[in-house]
Amino acid sequence: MDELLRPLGLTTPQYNVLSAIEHTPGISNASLARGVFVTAQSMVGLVINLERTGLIHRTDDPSHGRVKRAELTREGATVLAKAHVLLADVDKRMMSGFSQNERDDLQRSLRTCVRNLGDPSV
Amino acid sequence: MDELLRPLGLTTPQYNVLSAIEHTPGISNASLARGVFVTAQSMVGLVINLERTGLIHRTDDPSHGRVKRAELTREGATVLAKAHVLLADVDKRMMSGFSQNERDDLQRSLRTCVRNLGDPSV
DNA sequence: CTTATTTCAGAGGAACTGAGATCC
DNA sequence: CGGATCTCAGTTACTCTGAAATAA
Repeated sequence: MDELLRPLGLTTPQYNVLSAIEHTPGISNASLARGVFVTAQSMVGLVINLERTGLIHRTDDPSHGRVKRAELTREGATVLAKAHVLLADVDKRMMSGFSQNERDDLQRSLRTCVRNLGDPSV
Repeated sequence: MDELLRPLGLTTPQYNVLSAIEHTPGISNASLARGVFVTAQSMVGLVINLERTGLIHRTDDPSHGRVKRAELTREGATVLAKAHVLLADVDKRMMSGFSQNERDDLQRSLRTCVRNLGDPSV
């Protein structure tokens, strides 16, 4: 992922953050941090970099004085779309030769692994 | 892995390097770098930290003037053994509920994935 | 001469702990 | 007051590129 994303100027953690914002526009810094299992302080650094490069912007939440809502900029959405395509190509290569049944079995097994490790959200 | 290894004073990259040295005692810096897909310059930093904390030591290779042979110290082997145990516990938790057939299928599928991505060594 | 190995120097992104301010 | 959120300050480990010295 690092190798593929570098030409786009993205790191793997940045890709994960952008994907989380895409999934939940207006997400708070604290929620982003919990979602990728880092501290809120670490997330601040990531978010600052993404704001500086213009891929996201943040606005004050009108109903919660302290919360900042993160959203993708036009450019952020464009870059993220390119990243998705690059990574999908790798997925396709990685899964070549698998039957549909084998794909399903693998996905189900991995999902069970993640649940066993304590994440109920998958 | 980060969370589990931190109490031992190890990072995940450091664990990987120690494991590689355990697997191939006397391995060179360049080989270590290739094995975990980082540059030789990055590996220098890792090795310096592991030497500083006394987990590895390096000696000149008698037959190749420029090569440095890395080996675990007594303490390095002890710490690594503890790390293996901690990580094995996680593996056990992650795989709970899997039948032997399901384990075998999962391992075979993942091995195929890695080969598909270009690593012939698995 | 070419290639491989090691290493220094400089840079950047990412993670942590500690501490504090703000808001509900 | 308690709990959640955001952020600053400082530190550390990791990784990169560029450059260079040494050895096979």
